[in-house]
Amino acid sequence: MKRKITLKQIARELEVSISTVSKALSGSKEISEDTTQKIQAFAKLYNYRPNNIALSLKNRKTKTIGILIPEIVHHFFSTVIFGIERVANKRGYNVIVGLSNESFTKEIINMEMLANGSIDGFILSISKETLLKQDYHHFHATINQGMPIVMFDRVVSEVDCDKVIVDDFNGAVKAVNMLINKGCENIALLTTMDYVSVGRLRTQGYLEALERNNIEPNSDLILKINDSLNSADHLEFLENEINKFFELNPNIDGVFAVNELYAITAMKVAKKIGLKIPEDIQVIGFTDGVLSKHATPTLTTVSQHGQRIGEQAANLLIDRLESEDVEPDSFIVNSNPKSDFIKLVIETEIIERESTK
Amino acid sequence: MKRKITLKQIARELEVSISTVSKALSGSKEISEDTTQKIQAFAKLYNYRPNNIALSLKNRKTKTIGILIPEIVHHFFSTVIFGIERVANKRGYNVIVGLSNESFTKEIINMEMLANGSIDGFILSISKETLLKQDYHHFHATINQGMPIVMFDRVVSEVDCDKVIVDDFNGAVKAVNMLINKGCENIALLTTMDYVSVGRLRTQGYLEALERNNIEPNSDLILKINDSLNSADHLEFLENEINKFFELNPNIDGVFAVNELYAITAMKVAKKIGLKIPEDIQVIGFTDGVLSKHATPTLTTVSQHGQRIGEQAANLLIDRLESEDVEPDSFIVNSNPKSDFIKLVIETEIIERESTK
DNA sequence: TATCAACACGAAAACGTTTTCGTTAAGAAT
DNA sequence: ATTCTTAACGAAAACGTTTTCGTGTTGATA
Repeated sequence: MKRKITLKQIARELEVSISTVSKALSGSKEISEDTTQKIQAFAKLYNYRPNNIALSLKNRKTKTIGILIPEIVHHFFSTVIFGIERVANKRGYNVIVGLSNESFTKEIINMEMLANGSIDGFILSISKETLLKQDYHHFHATINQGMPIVMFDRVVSEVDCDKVIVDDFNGAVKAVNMLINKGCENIALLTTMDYVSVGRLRTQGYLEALERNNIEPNSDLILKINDSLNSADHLEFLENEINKFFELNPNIDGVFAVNELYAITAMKVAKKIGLKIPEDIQVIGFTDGVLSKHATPTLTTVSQHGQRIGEQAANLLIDRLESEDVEPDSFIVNSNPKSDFIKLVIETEIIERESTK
Repeated sequence: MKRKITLKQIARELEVSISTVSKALSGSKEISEDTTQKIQAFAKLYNYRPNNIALSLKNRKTKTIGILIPEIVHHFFSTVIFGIERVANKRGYNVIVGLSNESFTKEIINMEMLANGSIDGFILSISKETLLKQDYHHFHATINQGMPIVMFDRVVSEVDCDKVIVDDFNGAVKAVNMLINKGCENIALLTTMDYVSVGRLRTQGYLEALERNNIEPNSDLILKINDSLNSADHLEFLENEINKFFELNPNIDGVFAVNELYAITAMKVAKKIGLKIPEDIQVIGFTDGVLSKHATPTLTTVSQHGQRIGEQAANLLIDRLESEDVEPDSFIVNSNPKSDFIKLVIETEIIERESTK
């Protein structure tokens, strides 16, 4: 039950000063070979490791980055975290995660907890409630305090910071295009209420693809689903909605869904009412998660490359953190005050499986 | 771009001492009402928040707990993290996560990074490689340094610490019992190589249930699958294995799988070779994840309550952390040196869905 | 008028580092 | 014999807190 050993204890034990110990351990040539060897041996014996907290306080940087996401029990966010952790670890950083649970208040509380010295910068995706309220003062506040933020996936133009986003628009265009090329003539869109930007963009992509192919969009074929209730009975509600939708529009021969769950559920409903996939109806979903790979039939999806998003976001943040070290030296004060920020667009990729011909 | 304000700055600005500011902000009655008001107003105006790192250094505790898990892109672990984060947050703690990726070395590296002052205690699940090597020195080392560990799910009797485990054995017994009660006479077991304790326990539960019902176990009906390759082609391999297995044993009318993926794949293969679920063959899987809820037919599963596991683990750890504060005062030195540790067993629950009658 | 308590505040240590700037002694140079 | 390097080390500040222990002033008491 021995506590971790400190420089002071080594110093006392070896009857030298703390400074000597510190220098010896870092291999400074200010210290004679004899004492250096003695100190290093002693330190190794007692498995000395510098205390991170003390280092953080001294260096005014913690070498850890804060992740703030709406939920963690979610395949996409898990993969993003995985990507972040990968490069963070490789570059000597730790990650500390906070969950907003889609709540505005929890988002703020979490940011305040972490912003008080615990981390060097944020990687985050905005909660739904915040997007609804359109209140971004907490982001501005932390940025103003000199703490960089990188946003991913759910971003917002009102905040000036680095961003990594999925090319939702073109992803949707590609998907719907594929359905058209595979012979679909009446393509339905399963989407959400569009206060979340990604949903809106995917909807726009759907419309754009139709227009490029000179197909008149038919509002009957667009089903906007209220996703505010995220509970267990949501699933039943969803099935009913889609069921009604399919019965009202028997001519549908293609479905583009803005997320995996909607796509899977559409397939389930379609099978239930006797439609064959992909013969009678083809389905493509956004987001390539576990469900898509294991559904029957397996689902053709638009992959967002969550891991790559995480990796890029982490690189962006760390690059900025480590360039800041030099900034005070530089003469360029506020050159390009805004356009300085990078917006990375990660291309989507269509993964063809059995739900399309 | 103003940095966060500190006590020192407030003190200088208001021409008082740092101690006065500190006391005023904590509402000490040592300070006159006048100055207290003035200082608090100023602090509020500049949005003063004490620096967490400095507090950590002073108090020798960080109020953050380290989570170390084999992988994060995994429904079960996500739910556990969710549970941990929930109670951690409620009790004023942050969580910092490390991933071992099932690697012994990464597990050690991560532990060393975090153990040097960054966290107050660990919640972890052991990596497969560590379980294979049976080398637990790093756990012993951190515990010896006075840092408590709570293990969950993948635990090991060689390490003395608090543990939270799933009742794998009884969960399996319950599942197989249910299959028997629902009329299955030839129940197959789909399991892994058994160096991971949970797999072994589930296998034992399967055997126990058979014995209790006076059914002679048939080794032909047990398929041990090599899960060392976790890559993309693993899925195809899995399907082939199960396919061969089913063709060799056409009498199988029930399947108990030790994880969700095996169960889902078994259903897929069964359907492919023309078996009706649950009429011809009933299936139960361990682990209640997303796949189970959305498969067709939906899968009856043994739920492990990942969230509850996380919550209990977090409570256990925090309880221990906060009781340690008092320990030095207590006269009971090393009373019950070993049996002091708690082993919580979380009961499983069978969630009946369409894959059983 | 000398003593005393109460009040209001400041100085300093401590947490564990790193780093700058002395300081001492020995030997070389003048 | 005096000055000057150089080698080898120590003292102290700094990061931002909290807390213990003074200390000076005031008004009341003896």
